[in-house]
This record gives sequence, structure tokens and C-alpha cells, in this order.
Amino acid sequence: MSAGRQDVHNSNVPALCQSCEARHNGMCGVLNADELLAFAKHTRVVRHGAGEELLSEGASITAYSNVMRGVVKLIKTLADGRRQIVGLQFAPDFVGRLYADESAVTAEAASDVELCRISKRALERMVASNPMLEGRLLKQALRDVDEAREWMVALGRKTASEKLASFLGQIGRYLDPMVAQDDRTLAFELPLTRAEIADFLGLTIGTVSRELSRLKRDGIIEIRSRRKIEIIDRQRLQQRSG
Amino acid sequence: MSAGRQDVHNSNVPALCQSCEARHNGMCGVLNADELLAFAKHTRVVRHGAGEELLSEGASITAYSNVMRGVVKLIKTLADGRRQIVGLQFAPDFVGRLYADESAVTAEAASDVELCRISKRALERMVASNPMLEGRLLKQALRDVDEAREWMVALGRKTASEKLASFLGQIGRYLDPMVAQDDRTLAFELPLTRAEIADFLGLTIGTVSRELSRLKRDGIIEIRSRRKIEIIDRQRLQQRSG
DNA sequence: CGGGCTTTTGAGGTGGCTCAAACAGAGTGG
DNA sequence: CCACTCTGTTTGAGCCACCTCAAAAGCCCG
Repeated sequence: MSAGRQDVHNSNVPALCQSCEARHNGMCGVLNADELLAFAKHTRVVRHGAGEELLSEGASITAYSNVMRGVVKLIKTLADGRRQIVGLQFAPDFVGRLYADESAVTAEAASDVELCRISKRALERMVASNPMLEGRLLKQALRDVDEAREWMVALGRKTASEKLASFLGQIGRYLDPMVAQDDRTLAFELPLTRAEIADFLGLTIGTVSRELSRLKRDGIIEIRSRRKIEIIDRQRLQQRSG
Repeated sequence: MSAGRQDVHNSNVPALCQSCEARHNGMCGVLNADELLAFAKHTRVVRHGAGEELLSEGASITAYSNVMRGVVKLIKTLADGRRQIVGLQFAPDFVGRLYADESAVTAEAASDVELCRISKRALERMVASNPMLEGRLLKQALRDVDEAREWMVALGRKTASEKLASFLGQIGRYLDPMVAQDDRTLAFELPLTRAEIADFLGLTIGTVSRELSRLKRDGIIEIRSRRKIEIIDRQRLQQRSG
């Protein structure tokens, strides 16, 4: 509380923020040590297990979050239960629809997650007084638009096998951005079950499984275990993604 | 530059802005008369005929626009020519991807349009110095996200007939927001050809036409001419949109 | 080592596609 | 005012990608 003894030095940064990805690439990156300190007064780290619902479609929004670890899926559901995943948020993404009173999506932890939570009121006050912060949120929103539109193409115009190839490519690219261009194999853990992949790609679980098997049969990927995939031939994966 | 003679009065507003929708509901709404005047120094009204390309996927962006009249469609194209319309922008929407050097979409006039054009450089400078403007663009981006996600559900999970019903419902709602709830019929002009509707809904032209015929046969709509549709039974249209 | 998951695989059905022909409107020129 | 064309739309017949339903096979944890 009393910040009297602290000098203007980087060590003023709250311990949790030190290693938080949001400080580097996320919205907190625009805050200096003092602002970060003020910000941290309103935040709380919360943990949720895989499958827990963080936010319910139609429910009122009381807080926003930044993803610190894990994956959050954004889901929309039709009256008869059909589901579509409309977004995946990885660290250090921002979760929540700024200014909306009620959520247009259900947010659910796809894996165990750690979130940095801040009340709706507090964040909106900070945004109003800090244009830099607003700018970061604008950039996040623009990225979200880009991504949603990218998937609209997949959903509307790609075949099942192209959808799977695009999905694996995107996950691979996201999880290992460093080695985007060379041709080594690339192994990673799928953040989603087959059923969730189906809900993301507008397919059924059967088709997802079949197409994965096909990619494996064709020597493009290896399926090491349910969740562990290895991309053997990126080039051909790319070719198949439409 | 010398604003000496101008008193703080509404009549200082540039003539073109007086009636422009962007001043009321669009991004210019946050500008006062002086700011608007400064803004207008960098803008130019441009007209384009239906079908003209305003912006090309992958091309560098040099200017942004506000739609003053007409409809702009945002298109993404796959290597083999398959197309997906990923957004429709009506007055007073903002067109262009802020901060991006190259466009991720092709923008095309769906009808004859009037745009208020401003150079990328000029707008970005104004945004940097005017947080209110940035806030408006953030809100626009958030609306774009909401809309894209709404259509992801349709593309991924709705049947052809549900897609058509959703589309007609949205257009109707947009073009006549005043009478959203009562049960009068609602006539309007489609801003898109059958082929464009197909590219929006991830269908083929044949299916679009068939489903429209079915809605007509079932007494839910009337097709007055190619472009003129009348919604006879909004309630049942709503029921069919999933 | 059995019971409850998720995933894979198979067999058959179907919604929306492809291909193709007929039709309708809006110009255009005779 | 009527062909004549051009483009956009409707409609039909047949097919295929993906769905549905169902069973078998892994995998994980007691």
C-alpha cells in the first residue's frame, strides 16, 4: 500500500508482473513501473481447471482477464445445443468484451489456466485515463477481427481436410513462432480435444478424427498420443490448407 | 490554420459533415467543430460504382475511409479462387485495418458508394493525438469482432436455410432498426446479388436461390424483384434462423 | 484388470454441390 | 416497339463430402 520507500526503478514492478507475458507482448507492456503498481492493486491472479466456465453467454460481465498461462476458448451456442468455438485466447491475450454489459460468448478454460483478473469498473477507469492502454486494447481487438475473418474463410469455404491442415498449421505457428520457416519437424500438445476441434472447425468429431488419420497415413503428421501431434512435413501441410 | 474569426459555433462544421452519418453515429461524432474542421482538411469524398475494387488483398494501405452511402463488402480469396465475404460495411462504418501496412481483405463496392477518404498517415496522426477518436475506432473494432463471431456460428453450424433466414433478418434489422419488434411486413432492397449472398453465407448460388424460393413458397417472404424482398412473417423468419 | 472416458473406424444416408438447361430483366440497336 | 443479347436467376437431376449412428479400440485411473 504505502509506496513511499520505493524509488523509480524497475524493481518496483510487482513480482507477478515480472515474468508475466502480458508485460512483454500484452496490454501491460505500455505501463511503466508506477502505472503497473497502480494497476496491480486491482488485479488478482485466479486459477481455473480445464473445462471450467469463466464467463457465460448472456450473463453480465463484471471483470476482464489477461491469460497468463493456458488456453481459453470462446464459444457460442445455438438454441438446440449446436456449438461453435469463435476464438481461442493464449497468453498474453485479453479476454472479455470491453464496454459490453453482457457477454456475447461463453468463455471456458480449455486447459488449466491462470488469469490475471481485473474488475470491469477498474479497467474501464484506467482505459479512460490512459490512452496507451486503450491503444493496446484497440490492437488486440484488431487482431481478434483479423483472426475471426481468417476463420470465416475456413468455415465457409474450406474442405474438412483443409480445415484440419489450417488448424494444425496455426497451432504449430502459434506455439513455436521462432522456427516458422525452416523445415524441421514440429511437435506440440493440442490444446483441444477432438470434440473441441470439431466445434472450432464446424465439423463432427468423426470427421476430425478421420482427417487426422488421413494426414498421418499420408506422412504429414505423427500422432504421438491423443494430444501430442508432430508435424513431419510442414510444406505439404501448408499446401493442404487451401 | 488561423481560427481567429471563428466563434465556437456549430455552423463551423464543414458542409459535407453536416449531414454525414459518421458525425452522428460514426467516428466523427467525437470531434468538436474545430477538430472536425482540421479533420476535413485531410479528407476527400470519393464515389465508386458498384463492383469497383477499393482495396486489394495483400496490397499496401495508403488511406482509410468512412462509408457515407452504400455498402462495401470485404472479401477474402483462396488461391484457387474460392471467395468468402468476411464483412459488410454500411454507413457510417469505418473501412480499413488501422496500423496494418497491407490489407488482409479485398474491399469492393457492393453498390454505388460514397466514401470519405483520409490518408493513412493523417488519420494515424489524429488518432495518436486524440484519444476520443481512438476510443471510437476501438468501439468500431469491437463491433466488427462481434459481428464476425456471429457469422462464424452461422458458417460453421447453421444449415443453408438457417443461414438465409439469419441473413435476411440481419439485413432487415439493419435497414429498419426502428421497427425491430412489431409484426408489420418489412420491405427492402438486397445490397447483394445471389452470388454475393452465396459468398457471404458459404453456399453456392443455386442453394441460395433454392432456399429463397422455399421461404417464399412457405409464405415467409415475397420476392418482389431480383433485389427487392419483403419479409411477410418476421416471427417465423426468426424461428428459422437457428 | 475393469470400468469409464475419448478416439478411431465402418456402413449407410443426405444436404448441399456440380453441371446443365431454361427463364427473366435490363439494355441496345434496328 | 420488337427482336437480340447479356447477365443474373431459377430449377432440375445426379453425385459426393460430410454427417449420423454404431461398434470397436485405446488410454487413463482406480
